[in-house]
Parts: sequence; C-alpha cells; structure tokens
Amino acid sequence: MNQSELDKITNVDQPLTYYEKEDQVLLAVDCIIFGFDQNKLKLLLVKRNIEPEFGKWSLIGGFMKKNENLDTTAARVLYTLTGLSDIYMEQLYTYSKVDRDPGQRAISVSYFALIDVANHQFDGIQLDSAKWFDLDEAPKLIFDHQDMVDKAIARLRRRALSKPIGFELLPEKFTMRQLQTLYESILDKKLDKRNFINKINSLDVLIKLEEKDKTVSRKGAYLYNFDKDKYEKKVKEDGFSFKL
Amino acid sequence: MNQSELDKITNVDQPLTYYEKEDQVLLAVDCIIFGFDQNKLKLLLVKRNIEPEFGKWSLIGGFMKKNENLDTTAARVLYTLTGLSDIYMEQLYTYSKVDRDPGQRAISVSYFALIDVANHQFDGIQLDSAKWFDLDEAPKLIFDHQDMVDKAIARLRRRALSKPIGFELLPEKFTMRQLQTLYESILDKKLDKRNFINKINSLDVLIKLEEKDKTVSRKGAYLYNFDKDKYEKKVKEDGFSFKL
DNA sequence: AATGTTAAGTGTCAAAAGTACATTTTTTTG
DNA sequence: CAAAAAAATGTACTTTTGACACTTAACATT
Repeated sequence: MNQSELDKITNVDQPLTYYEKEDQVLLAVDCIIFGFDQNKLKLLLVKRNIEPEFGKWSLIGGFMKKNENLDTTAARVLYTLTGLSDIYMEQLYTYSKVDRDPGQRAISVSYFALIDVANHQFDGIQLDSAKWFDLDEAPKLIFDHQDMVDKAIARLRRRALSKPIGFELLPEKFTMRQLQTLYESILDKKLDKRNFINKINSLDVLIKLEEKDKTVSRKGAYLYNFDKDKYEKKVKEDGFSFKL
Repeated sequence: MNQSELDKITNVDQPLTYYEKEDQVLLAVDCIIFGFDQNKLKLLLVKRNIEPEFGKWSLIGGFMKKNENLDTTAARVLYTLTGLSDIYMEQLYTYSKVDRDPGQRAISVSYFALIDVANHQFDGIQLDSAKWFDLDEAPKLIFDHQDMVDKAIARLRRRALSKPIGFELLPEKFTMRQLQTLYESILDKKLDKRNFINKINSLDVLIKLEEKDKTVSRKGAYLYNFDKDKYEKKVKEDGFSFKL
C-alpha cells in the first residue's frame, strides 16, 4: 500500500473513536487436520453441508461463540466433527480478505491438528461426509482453504524439525522405520536410514522397548516410546532443543 | 480441554447453523513496532488516550473496518500514528481470551513492523503521546500486550536468522559494524567480528560501496547496500536461502 | 534340515560448517 | 610525529553432516 492509498482510508484529523460504533465481524476457525496412516500423511476434509459452495470439499470449521476463545472454538469444531478431544492443535494464521467468503463477511483463523489415525476411535459423528485424502490427491477446496493447507504444511515441516510434534501423529509404540517414514512424508524427501537413526538416538529422548513389531518383517523391529518427561526435563535443565 | 468440558459447550445433536445468528465480535490489530537506533533495538509505545486503562502504555492499535482486511488495517494504524507508509509488516498471532480487554469483547491480531528510525521522517502525528523504548526498559503494558511483544521478539529472532529482514531496520547504506550490532541486539548476544563478516560475505548479497562512514572512527568504515535484486534472483534461480 | 527371503540393525570416513582467536592498517588528534 | 581508536583481515581446530554396504534374525519354502 502506498501513501495515497493510505490517505484515502485514513482520517488523521478525526479523534480516535475506539469502542464506539466499530464494525463487528464473524470470526471462524478452520482446521487443517493431519493424520498419518498406512505410511502416508493425510488430510481430513468434509463435504460442505451448507450454502454457499454446498457439496464442495472444505476444511472443517465453525464460528467462534461469544463465550469461547479461539483455542476453545478449534477444539469444539474438531470434537463436533470427529468426537476426538485432547488433540494437539496450534493456531496458524488469520485470513481476512474482504471477499474470501462470498456468503458473508467472515474472518477465519486457521488451526492445524495432528492425529494418530490408526489408534484413535472415531465415533463417526458426521464422518459420513468426511474423508482422509493423501496430500497429493486432495480435491480442490473452497475459498482460501488451499492457502491454509499450504501454509499448514510449511508450518508442520518447520515444527517437525524443531519440536517433537511428529510423535503426535504416531501410536504410542512405534518402530524406527515408522518414525523415519513419517518424517519422509512430512519433509517429502527420502532420508538415509543410518543417519536418521543415529540422529534420533543422539537426541536421546526415546525409550527402546523389549517388544517387537512383527507385522512388517519376519525379524521384527523394536518398538519405541517417546519419553516426554525426559524431553521436557532436558529442555528445562540443559536448554536442550530437539533439532532434526 | 478434556472431553467433559467439551461436552458442555458442544451440541452434537443440533444441526449446524452456520451464518445464522452467529456471534459477531470486534476485531482489532495491535502493532509491535521495532526500530533500530543508537545501536539499540527499540520498541514504539503510546500512552493510551481512551478508557479503559487511559494513560497507560500500550501498543498502537485500532479496529478493523468492514471494507478492510487485516493487512490494510495494520498499515492504516501504523500510518495514522506515525505517518509512515511502505513499512515491512508481518502478521503474528491472534489473541482471543474472553476477558483480554475489560472494556468490551475484542479479538486482536498482532502485527510486527520494522522501521529504520534514523532515516524515516516522522511527521509527528500523535507522536506527542508516543515514545521509543529500549527493549529492556519498556514499561508495563496493558492487557496481553506484553505477550504480544514477547512473541514478536521471538519471531523477529527467527526471521532475522532466515530472511534478510534485518536490512529493514537499517538505513540504505550501513557499515558492517552496524549490521553486526543490529544482529547482536536482535539475538541478544555478542558475535565474533571476523566470523560474522565472513558469514555475511559468503552469502554474497551485499554491495560494497567506495564511500566510507567516518562518524565513528578516524579510519572510517566502508558502507554497504543490501542487493535486494541479487538476493531475489538467487532465491529464485539457485534455491538460495539466507541463513545466518 | 537346508536354503531363500525380507526387513532390521549397525559404523566409518570425508567434506563442510562452525568457532576461536591476534595482528596490522588507516587516519585523525594532540 | 606519536598516540589513539576503530577497521580490516586469515588460519587452525572442532563439530556436524552426509555418503555409503554388509551382517543378522526369523520365518517360509522346499
């Protein structure tokens, strides 16, 4: 925006009149829900049951109520659609183009959520209209939802490299191979097996279990837990940071 | 939030009623304005001229109007207070606690702005009530503004290490020493002079001028420009990324 | 019982990046 | 012309990253 454009919308002479007759708007939350299943990173989308854009694929979303804050709204929206609670969610960005929703002026705050698809029981609330898509096979989305998804992927990539959020997408017990495949899907590139394992082990935040997963190979692969307590202790005491 | 809390605020049985009788809210923008002057990183604050918290120190802010988007609002708010346009601004985070503003329910989106204090002419609009503060000498702020500032500093640090936004805080021509001092203030730690210069030079995005700055030393220090075109060309053609 | 199959598990070496560190140069001032 | 003050410059050491291939375990097949 240059100066003359600014001049048009600015009334420098008028005293500021905060709180009086200011415009109010609808505030929505849209959730980018990532899941990891069958060794692939997926996105949960719904078929819209309301105009405008009835029947089109969309992120799940809903409007913030007066007695809620945005985190609460995001949790409610997710719960209403999937029945899941206690899910990792993070606020991303606020979208405000004047005509972004042709139905009515609405601002939308995007949140991303990380779900371990395999181990969560979906009780199927409204799940008839929802579907998991591979990231590269997702349909065209309404409004600015594709921008939201793109930004969420970028954020997920950065976060996965600097915080142990990847574990939110895995079951409690997982193999090194699963962990590596997860990172490969998030980063969208192949990683070297030995280097990856060496790196992970050097971080020293996993617990190696006695138990093996034998569903994939005859030999079986050791299962691991993420040691959240140890991780948090290291962060607090040694200024440790998870860097992959 | 756990399941029972969610149950309270969720009406699973009711059909969704988007767009009908949804709550509307005031949407504000608050700006964290960073400046670099006298070899220090500074923050621009204002004394509030309105209730509640009249007379207290605050970020500059204002409400979004119906015909604006958030970026436009942020630019207007900055222009109204400082008379500056064409300033680097970036959306940060949206604050939504129910009681964050005791005056009225208001959601606020924070933006940070980077200003080269020395070279910008403030025409002083409302600047009687505004003041630059050293980061560590800033007064107590109203509402959740301190959270906003803390988050902005963290973001500025990350950005400064991965994007050439530091130059937004410097005059067009600057010395290596100024650039280093800027980074030292942003990162809040001393850097080694030779390593810093070697690093910057290896990025190969500065133009060394013939001209010297003699205001600081007898010998004088060469002035540099940031070569934005070269930087953008490198990003596009070589997938180059500015990493400090 | 021997052999085949499949994924799991493991270590070394070279290159690159990061970090620590001290002296000389230039120019003005006294 | 000596003193002062900041500018400019390069090397050696350490740490991190990245490339790379063979052995092991367990079951399945014959």
